[in-house]
Amino acid sequence: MAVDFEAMQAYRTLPVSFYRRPADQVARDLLGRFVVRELEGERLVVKVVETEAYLGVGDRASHGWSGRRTRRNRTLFEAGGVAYVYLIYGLHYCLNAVTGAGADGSAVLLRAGEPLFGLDRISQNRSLAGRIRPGDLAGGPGKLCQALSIDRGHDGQSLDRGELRLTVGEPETVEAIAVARRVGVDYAGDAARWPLRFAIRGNRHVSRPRPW
DNA sequence: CGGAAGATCCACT
DNA sequence: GTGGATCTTCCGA
Repeated sequence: MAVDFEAMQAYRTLPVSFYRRPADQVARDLLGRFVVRELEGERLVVKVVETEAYLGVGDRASHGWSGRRTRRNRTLFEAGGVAYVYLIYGLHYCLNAVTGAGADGSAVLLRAGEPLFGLDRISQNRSLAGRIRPGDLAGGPGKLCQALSIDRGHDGQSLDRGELRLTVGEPETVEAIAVARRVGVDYAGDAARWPLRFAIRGNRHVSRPRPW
């Protein structure tokens, strides 16, 4: 089989400089990129179709709000380019890409993905069999982590190498991006209304409520 | 040391 | 649309 140069381009790893910018910019730019997970010799790939920016110290919805550092969120304050993974509701893991130059507590939550490769394994990880509807596999932050077998062990790992990477993929054009307020942060006052949720307009794997 | 909350998901009506 | 699951983490006393 001939070398697939087009695919190789799509699988080029994003450099850490990509993340060392404001979280809202990174959140937009992550749409269409690929999450590549090497799991026991198997390669699982999903396309990022939904993200949310969390601005850190000045953002009441952010785990980094007011600069509070704890054992759980300490990687949030590292320089951009590492994973921040936390457990929510005692049940579900959420994957973030830490952003900024460091110490500002900002990050981008990966809310949903469209599975491209490794469907069998992903379905297995999700404990689903047959009759799968769009969004069932990775259409939500908890589902995405379960689909790719991501847990707290990935917290702090670099995203430009290793078993969990983000690659160039197929970047979205600006006009295809839907913007909305973030999900599940009603407690955050004004910050709850900030337009920091981004999704690929019309993509069937985007979680509810739909931002378009 | 106790209490409460949480960047969610699923089943059920 | 609603409620329950489930448990780590954090904070205040």
